Amino acid sequence: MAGLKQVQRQTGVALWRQIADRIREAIGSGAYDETGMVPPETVLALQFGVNRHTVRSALAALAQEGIVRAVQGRGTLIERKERLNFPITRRTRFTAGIGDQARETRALLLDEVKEEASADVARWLKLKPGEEVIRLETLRHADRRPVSKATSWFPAGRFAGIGAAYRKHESITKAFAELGLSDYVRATTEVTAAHANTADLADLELTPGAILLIAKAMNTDLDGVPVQYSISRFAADRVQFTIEN
Amino acid sequence: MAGLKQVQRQTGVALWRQIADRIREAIGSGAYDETGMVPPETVLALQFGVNRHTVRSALAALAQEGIVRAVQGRGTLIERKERLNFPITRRTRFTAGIGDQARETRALLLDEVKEEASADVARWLKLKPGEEVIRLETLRHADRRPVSKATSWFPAGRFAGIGAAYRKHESITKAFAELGLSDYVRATTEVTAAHANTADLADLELTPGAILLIAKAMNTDLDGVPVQYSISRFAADRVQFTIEN
DNA sequence: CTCAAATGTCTATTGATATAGACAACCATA
DNA sequence: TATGGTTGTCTATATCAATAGACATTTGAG
Repeated sequence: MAGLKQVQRQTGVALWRQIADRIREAIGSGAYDETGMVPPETVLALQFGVNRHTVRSALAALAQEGIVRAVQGRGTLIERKERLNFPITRRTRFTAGIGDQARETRALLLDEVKEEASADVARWLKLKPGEEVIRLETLRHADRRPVSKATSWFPAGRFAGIGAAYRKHESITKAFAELGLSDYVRATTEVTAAHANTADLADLELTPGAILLIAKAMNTDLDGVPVQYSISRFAADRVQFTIEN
Repeated sequence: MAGLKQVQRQTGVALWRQIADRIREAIGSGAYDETGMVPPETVLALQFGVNRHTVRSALAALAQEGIVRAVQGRGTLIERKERLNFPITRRTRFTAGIGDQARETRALLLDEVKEEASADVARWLKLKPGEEVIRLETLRHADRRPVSKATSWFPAGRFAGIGAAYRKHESITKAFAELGLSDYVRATTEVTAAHANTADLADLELTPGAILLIAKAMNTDLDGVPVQYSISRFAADRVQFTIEN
């Protein structure tokens, strides 16, 4: 019973995609660690109760993601199965949190815009709607794989030049330091999940139907004054959050 | 630009399902609060760049979920739009956390089993693998809608009878109290996201392709001794987590 | 009452998804 | 080198998903 994986028809989600999701999960949970390979296509087809061609569509999608690699005559090898851990604490920092789990981390600044605070942004940063804020669009990689895409807002008066500082240091913590803020704390984090939209799919190198973990976070200085509000979108199959209380 | 919602073809996820997901999100974020109605089908079709029939399939799915109700001649009314907030803190409790946002909460005990701790369970509860634990399968409702399904493990020696106590009080906190544990704290929470499997779909009354927020949590007594390890699966479109540091 | 706006229903057609079967190509091993 | 097991490719067919158009039905407002 444990090995029986069910898929459903006429649900608006193609069978090959459902099967790809289940195999991806099984790989992540170490189900095939003994062999380092996915079971043969004919076996999977039998397990899922579908045609072999349908399984092949699923495996093709996983190969496209770089998770497996099919070798004619041998089988389908597992290439990757990691899931990064992202701790969320009062002292949450992206680079330090991910850094020890990846050989190389990168942080790219995609865009920097000065704009007026929307109602939502104003509420989080405790500003008046319409006050000026700086918005940064950033993309973070670990070992050359995109991990998260984030939109961050900062009070414009206090943090002029944060875009340049971020581009230079590839770190919010160091950018803050250059602008005279030596320490800050994570005040609030809201976590939700949703399907990825087209822009996120492209930037995070995901396939449609992929899931995102979404974290809305607010950082303050040591006096409790908001310094950053951000919405980060993580590829759900590459990360998990850990909350230590 | 803000009103432009994108959908993709040939991705294994039907357009009507992608559109249903986006409309559900828009409803949840209050986008249609002014009118209490979804825009007309022809308008939605134009916005998403699809045929009106495709939009109708999406709305039919949402109607099936009880989120909207179409009325001929008038429009499509929004029936429900809540997203419960679930705070995760050192003092996280399900009933108290959700209680003030719902008129009625229920907690059902689906199953109670005494078993030997697996490696994973033993590690979290700081037991030796093979020591006896009690496993509870529980289902939680808010206002008659299923919110989460959880599997919990407790050290068997210390908490014999917790199943009966939980069934009586419909609360872990009260069940603990009856067994002599007056207070406990949330030590660790790990959050991930994944697609729902068939069993979860049925119990949580979801449609295939739905997303789950998954929280692995460990509670300890005031001396730091683990008292509960649980894996909770939440319907992602019905809840969000808030982490206050 | 009349009309505009909205949802409901029907038919027809095209492309994507899934099944079915057959066979080729390749690999490891006996 | 022969063989069994595996992935790769091709053809054919049935069903689902999506488009297109037309018209009916219901509602609310003028």
